[in-house]
Amino acid sequence: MARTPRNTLSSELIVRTALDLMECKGTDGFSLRGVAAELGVGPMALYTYFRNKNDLYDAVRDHLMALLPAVPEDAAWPDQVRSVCRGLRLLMLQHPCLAQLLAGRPLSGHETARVAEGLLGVLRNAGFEPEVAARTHTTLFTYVLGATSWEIQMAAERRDPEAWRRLRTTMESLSAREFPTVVELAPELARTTGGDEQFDYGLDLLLAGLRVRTPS
Amino acid sequence: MARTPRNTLSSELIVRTALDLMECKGTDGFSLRGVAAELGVGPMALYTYFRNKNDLYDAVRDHLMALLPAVPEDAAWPDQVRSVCRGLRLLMLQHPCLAQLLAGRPLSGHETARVAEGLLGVLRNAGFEPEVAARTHTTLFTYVLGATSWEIQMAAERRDPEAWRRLRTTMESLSAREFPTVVELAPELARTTGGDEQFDYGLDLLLAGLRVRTPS
DNA sequence: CACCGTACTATACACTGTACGTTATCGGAG
DNA sequence: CTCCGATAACGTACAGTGTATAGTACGGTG
Repeated sequence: MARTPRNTLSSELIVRTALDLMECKGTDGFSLRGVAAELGVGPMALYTYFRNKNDLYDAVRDHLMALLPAVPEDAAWPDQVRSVCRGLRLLMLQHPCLAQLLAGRPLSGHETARVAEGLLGVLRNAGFEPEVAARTHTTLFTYVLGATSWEIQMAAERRDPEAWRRLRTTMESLSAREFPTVVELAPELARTTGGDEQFDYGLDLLLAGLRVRTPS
Repeated sequence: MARTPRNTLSSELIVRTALDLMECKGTDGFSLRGVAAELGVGPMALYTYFRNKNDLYDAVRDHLMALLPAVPEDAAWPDQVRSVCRGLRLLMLQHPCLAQLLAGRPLSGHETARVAEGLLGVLRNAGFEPEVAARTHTTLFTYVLGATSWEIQMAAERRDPEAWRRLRTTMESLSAREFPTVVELAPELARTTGGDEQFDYGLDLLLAGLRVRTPS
């Protein structure tokens, strides 16, 4: 029966294969059976290493989070915050599946904690009280998550010609009498669905708001 | 064979049934077959009204967006912005499926455009240039989306005792030497995963940042 | 050598979305 | 009133999915 030898599998290997599959087939096209097939193994073999699909998702997420660089030591805190947020966005853009892995599951895992530690440390060192630091951390994280998820979603839509055409036509069919501002700003809206500038704009708004509350 | 009479179905009815099912079984437990069964009809009957599952999702999203109230006329623009953002969050909390419906698909549909028109109008009337208005709109929308999705996700996690217990234990098993700040702020972090205060904190940061750029 | 835990396999179930071809019903034309 | 064609709903089928359960062969240990 050409049974595969005994210790060919490992969590590491499975996670890497899963990640590869997600990147090339998209999070939707991803399946446990696909990973197993890629590894030349029955679907149930994976259950030796992961209790279910969600556990594998968590492992892949932590695997990706490990790629985030450490916070730069010698910089003013607003620049450190910017650096962390931009880093996370960049990683999400490089690995679009990360958006759904972050949004759909709670934060857990060693590397994920490392990232939180970095940002929280920056805020505490800047002099923010514990509660304000925590609130700010959540705000920044959810902003990055929302903005970048949206950006990725929009980019994907733009790549699918059918969906893109339908979107354009429905946009253009909007009554200029009923929705004058939307129609007027349609080009601007199309331009601001993503990109570095758009991301930094929102980030700078948050930082400007934070500056007002900066502790002495 | 007791075939169901001819015009018992309609887009309206299907959308309402789909929404009911999503609310009580969650977006994951939702299925076309479930909707069809609820209506006492074969699965394929729905395809007369919707080309596929995603089309039905879009219809449900627009159906929900129709529930958003209009922007209050007599108020300063920051309060108008607050009102729109809070309204959207509230709607997402009342209908948790809306989070995934907004995040996973592009914006389209009449009611969705209405909401965008409201917010964009406020910003334009406040004197913001077209590009700034568009950028601000995207920023606000993605903040609300990210913050509220996260809040919903966390609340769901807290409701599942098994998942919640596992989360607590992994949190507590984090080395205080390696992650001092995370461990120190664990209670604050747990408290700031959602709630009106947390949402308003981030929203006020954005508005404070905006005030700096307010046109004369 | 015998043994046992465990890494992997096989089979099976209850689902999913949806493509295809059929049939019965109803509104309108004659 | 009768008839007919469009079409709403049907049944069947397919290629998938995650995973529960039970079985099997291999590797390290006694």
